Amino acid sequence: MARPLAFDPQEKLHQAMLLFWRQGYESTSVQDLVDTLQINRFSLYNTFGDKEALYERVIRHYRAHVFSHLEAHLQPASEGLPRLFAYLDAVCEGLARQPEPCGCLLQNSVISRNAFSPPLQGLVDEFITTLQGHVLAIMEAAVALGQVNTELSPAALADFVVIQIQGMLVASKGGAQEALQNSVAALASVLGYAKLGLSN
Amino acid sequence: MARPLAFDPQEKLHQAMLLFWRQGYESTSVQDLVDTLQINRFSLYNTFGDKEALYERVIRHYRAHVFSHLEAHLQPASEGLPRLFAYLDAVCEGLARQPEPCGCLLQNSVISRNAFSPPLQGLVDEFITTLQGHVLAIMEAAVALGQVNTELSPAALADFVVIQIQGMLVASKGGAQEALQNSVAALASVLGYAKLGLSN
DNA sequence: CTCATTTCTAAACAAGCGGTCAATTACCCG
DNA sequence: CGGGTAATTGACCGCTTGTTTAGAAATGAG
Repeated sequence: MARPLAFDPQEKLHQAMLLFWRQGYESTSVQDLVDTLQINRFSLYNTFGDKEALYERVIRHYRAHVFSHLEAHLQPASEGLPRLFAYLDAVCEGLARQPEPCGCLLQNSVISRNAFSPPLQGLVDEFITTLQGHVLAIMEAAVALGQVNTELSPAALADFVVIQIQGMLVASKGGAQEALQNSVAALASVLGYAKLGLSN
Repeated sequence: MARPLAFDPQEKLHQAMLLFWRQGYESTSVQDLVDTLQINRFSLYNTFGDKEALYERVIRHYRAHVFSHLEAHLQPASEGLPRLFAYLDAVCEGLARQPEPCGCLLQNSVISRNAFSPPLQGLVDEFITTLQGHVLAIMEAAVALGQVNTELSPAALADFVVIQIQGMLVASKGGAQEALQNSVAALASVLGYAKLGLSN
């Protein structure tokens, strides 16, 4: 064979994710990546392709990261509203876990998507679609189980909750963790769902 | 005196706002501005200063634009919940009015704020603070008037609504106007506020 | 040991960036 | 009708961007 890699690509990918997360796509130069990942310019291109290709891999890495976190918190929950608030708590916890408040890499990407090529743009938009799918399924169950007394359709309720989540994703960028908790608590209250534990 | 300006600075400022709104700060080059505003590069610098100074003026212009729109819709409304939903409707209408769905220039700026100098960053963050102030005042009135029956504090309710609004601001970038309407309708429903007209 | 294969290193590339300049042009006032 | 003043013009600056190249270095197989 030949000379082996002097670094772990997966580790470097993770570091790249953290950098993009903190700085955004456009504010992160290739030089930044070279400095932070501590690998040579050429090695970067050789293993990940160009900047946008790297970003696509970063996005996929992040997505897997986030969704595994969400699903881990979803496991023991039941259907409908309990499931919804397990989901929302997982979102809160995921946003609170990061060292610096950078919001959600994917939601941030949606907003600065002008810079991306159509395929990458599609990948980014896919995230919102998936989110909508999750929430819609949950709200349909909640309505079917009679857990929420409203004249609204499950679709409208799902839109409501998805927009709420998107709001949380961007608000967390300001580091307003308490506002996130309040927001979820308020949603629980107005939906008539009594959460155990932390109520103000 | 001397030679007069061959263009209207206010008009050019407005055009610059539209461009920044559509493309974002970092994705908009000075060349883009020169091409779109149809004024010379040097004239641009001469009248507005450098790119960031121009962006600051754009932000101020946008803010005045938006707040005058909001206040115009707030005029005939009363206090508390009616005022809240007049506010939310104004937000919806403002977002729907734009030819392309670009979201909110200020909220977009909050997310890509890494690129700004501290003073401009402060100006951008100020927007969220103002929003919080508006909503908090409204919710305090609503609670005081007994329009909302919940065990939550006005502050927590305000966090809830502000995050909802932030979600609307970013969701509108995807062009999901119907989702915005649904979201507001759902909020009205769960708050027990009966809106006249468009329900579902 | 030798060679084929692959990574690494550092330098360089063209293109675009934000920002500036001297020279020119157009205007208003006296 | 000049003359002073300020806007305009288009070329130009140094720098950074993303990307590529040719050569040196390091590995495992025969």
